[in-house]
Amino acid sequence: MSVTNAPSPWRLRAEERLTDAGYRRGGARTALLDLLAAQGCARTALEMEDELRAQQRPVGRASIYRVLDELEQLRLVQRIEVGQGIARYERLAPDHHHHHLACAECGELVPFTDDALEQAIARLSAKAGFEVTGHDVVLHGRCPACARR
Amino acid sequence: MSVTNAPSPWRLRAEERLTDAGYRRGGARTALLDLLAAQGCARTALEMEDELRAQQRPVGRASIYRVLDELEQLRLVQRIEVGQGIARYERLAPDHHHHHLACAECGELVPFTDDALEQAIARLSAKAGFEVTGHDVVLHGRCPACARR
DNA sequence: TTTTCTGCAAACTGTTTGCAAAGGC
DNA sequence: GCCTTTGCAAACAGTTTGCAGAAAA
Repeated sequence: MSVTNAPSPWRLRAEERLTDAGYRRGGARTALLDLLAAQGCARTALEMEDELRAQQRPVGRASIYRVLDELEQLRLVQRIEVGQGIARYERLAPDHHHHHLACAECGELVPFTDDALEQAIARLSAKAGFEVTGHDVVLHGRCPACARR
Repeated sequence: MSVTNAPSPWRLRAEERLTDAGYRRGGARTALLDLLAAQGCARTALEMEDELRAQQRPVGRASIYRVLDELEQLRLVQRIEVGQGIARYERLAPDHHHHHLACAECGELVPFTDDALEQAIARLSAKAGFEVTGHDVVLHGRCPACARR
């Protein structure tokens, strides 16, 4: 049985952009692209290392950081920080844009989207003196499970 | 000559809340409160250490982290992360609420406020399943100086 | 005089870097 | 065959922790 689904638009774009930028194909990079394409919400580099090892596709830690860094430069992934000083990464795609609710107690991360928010940010980005290339919003609080305790 | 201005409302509230929580007064805590009360925008713990040393009021690094942590618990300071994996802290007060534009190249941090943004977030916070206690927004990009290069 | 606060140094943890071997083109 | 990519181990940087002495109440 095959575990490979048809490559997602993000996955295809990633492959293309990497080639255009002069990168070669490598095992570590491919494994990470597969993981990122399938993953639902932002993960840490160390979580990815564990997942890849669990999938019998172990990738060196340094390679994970290096590849994530390249992908960030090429705007294929977004790096976010939700408060514990640990970087998290998720793919950057028009159909995947969202923000996060972060539980301060258990660390749970819940994605959400909101048009009014995006509009406010778009307006702001246009009038800011900066050349704005991205943004992120984090709502901090307690998830229902932790609030009940 | 005295360098001490009249204590700000934030400073007074901090003092009161610390006492209520059962904390004693100590040199390190006082020095940090003075610094935070005077500081314009979010700083890192290490920057604060340097500034305190420059002011001839050196404070141990561990104490800086410990005090900042207490102040965060008491909601007297807000901890933010703008992308380099380093925590920054600034006082939390109604008249000091703002968000940040962060330059990816030089690291410059520029504060801004926006009503439409706050309204969108307020609406979101109310309808989110979470008990939302705070939020932060970071616009990433390049500052005018770096964009010119 | 009791308890908290502080500073120092060591430990930790996530991230980065140097280098030699493996792998793509 | 040349040059990139990879993994390993060591180095790093920010943060946390243990502990003994100083300071507050």
